[in-house]
Amino acid sequence: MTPATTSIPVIIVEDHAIFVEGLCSILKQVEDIVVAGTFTEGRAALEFLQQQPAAIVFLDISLPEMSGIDVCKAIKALNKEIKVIALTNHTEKSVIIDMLQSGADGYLLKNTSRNDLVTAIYQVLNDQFLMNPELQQILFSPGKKPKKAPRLTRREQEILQLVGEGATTAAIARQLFISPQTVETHRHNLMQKFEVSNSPSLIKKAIEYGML
Amino acid sequence: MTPATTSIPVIIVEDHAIFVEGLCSILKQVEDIVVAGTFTEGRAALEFLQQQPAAIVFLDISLPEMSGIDVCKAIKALNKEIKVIALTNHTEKSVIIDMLQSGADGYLLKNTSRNDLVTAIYQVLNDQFLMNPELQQILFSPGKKPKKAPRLTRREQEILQLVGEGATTAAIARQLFISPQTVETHRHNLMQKFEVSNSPSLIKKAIEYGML
DNA sequence: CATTGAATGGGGGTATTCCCTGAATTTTTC
DNA sequence: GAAAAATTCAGGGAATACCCCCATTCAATG
Repeated sequence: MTPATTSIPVIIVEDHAIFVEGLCSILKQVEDIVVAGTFTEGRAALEFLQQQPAAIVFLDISLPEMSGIDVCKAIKALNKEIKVIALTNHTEKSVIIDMLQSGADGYLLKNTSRNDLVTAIYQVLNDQFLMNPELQQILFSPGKKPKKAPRLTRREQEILQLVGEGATTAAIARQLFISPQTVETHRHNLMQKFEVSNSPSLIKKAIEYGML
Repeated sequence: MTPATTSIPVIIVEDHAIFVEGLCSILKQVEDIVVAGTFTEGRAALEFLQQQPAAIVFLDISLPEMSGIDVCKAIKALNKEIKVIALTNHTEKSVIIDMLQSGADGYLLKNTSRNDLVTAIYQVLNDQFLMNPELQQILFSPGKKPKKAPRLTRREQEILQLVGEGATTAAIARQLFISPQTVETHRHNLMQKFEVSNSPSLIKKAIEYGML
């Protein structure tokens, strides 16, 4: 909407060389856009931004060392004016929410088309939030009750782990130097939290939630 | 467009537009290489190859409709001379093995550097097989005996499934119209086959083997 | 046709889990 | 410093799983 003649500095934080190449190649074809820098990890990008601000940051989430979510937080702490667009393959609801809560101005999947990508740039520059339609589906899915994984205490995680390894209550008690009754209490609480009524299904659910 | 006799025709099968762009951009900078076509799914690529062969196919595995593994098989069935390089993010041993058994001449991860990518091309053209070092680690992981999954009978699979769903022996017996003793026999045999001594670890192992 | 594997079933006994109610102590959090 | 959460422990009883032994039937396989 706002055809500015001034160039818009963009930086890319992404550790896949080929993907960076593609992104640059597309951005270079866009008027007003200039790629001011590319970085393979967050720390370097943050240092760069402290020297000279950019208008937009394209940010991957899976990065070596520092997570893209933390990088986003750091960027926003540095300068709220810098627009951050997450560009990643993560489609898990929790990841998306984490990213948006960290202040991201957009969330695109890596399979976004060239056109959508370019449109996205102008949208965020107009203070509009953007996201792939598929993601909105995931995020605001109606009937789907993802039933978030229960939050476990440290002790419960230990016991869960040991149950999964086939240890009996008595064996767990010996190993952790606590009474069998205590172990039973934890097992009982675990089953309640996972809404199951025996150990086999407890283990199954725990694995489904990626907790084993 | 008739390519020069020295030029090496390459095609790309990949559904991520940005990544395709990057790949093209890099390949264009390589002498002798010409990108003869890019496709977002396997079927179209196969049709193209029936018209005019390419020297190298860069092939993603996660594709709409047809899996990259099947595409690879089809390409090799069409013309064994066409070199196929898998270019993907999959690091699961099973996927890698599937791909190589399907005749792939190389397996690269998407985070491969530009240099490695270019070197790879000449390597496969010299009939050398190539793969990221990290992948060799995964594939020939140290001493780990994969311990093949036990072969289960139909009935055992049913009972395993039900145990995973939290059903008790009595409940399973009622559901399958057999005696509880029979169910116990099957459970016992299952535990023996999986080399475990109780149901929680039975479920865990079964899931590890992808049988639940 | 003999052998093997699969599925079925039994008896008896022990081990373990599961359920309920209740409570003391410590750690974390606000 | 009070409130909430986490960790610890107890007794007793019912349900379930686990472990031996064993046997019959049926279908496929050689």
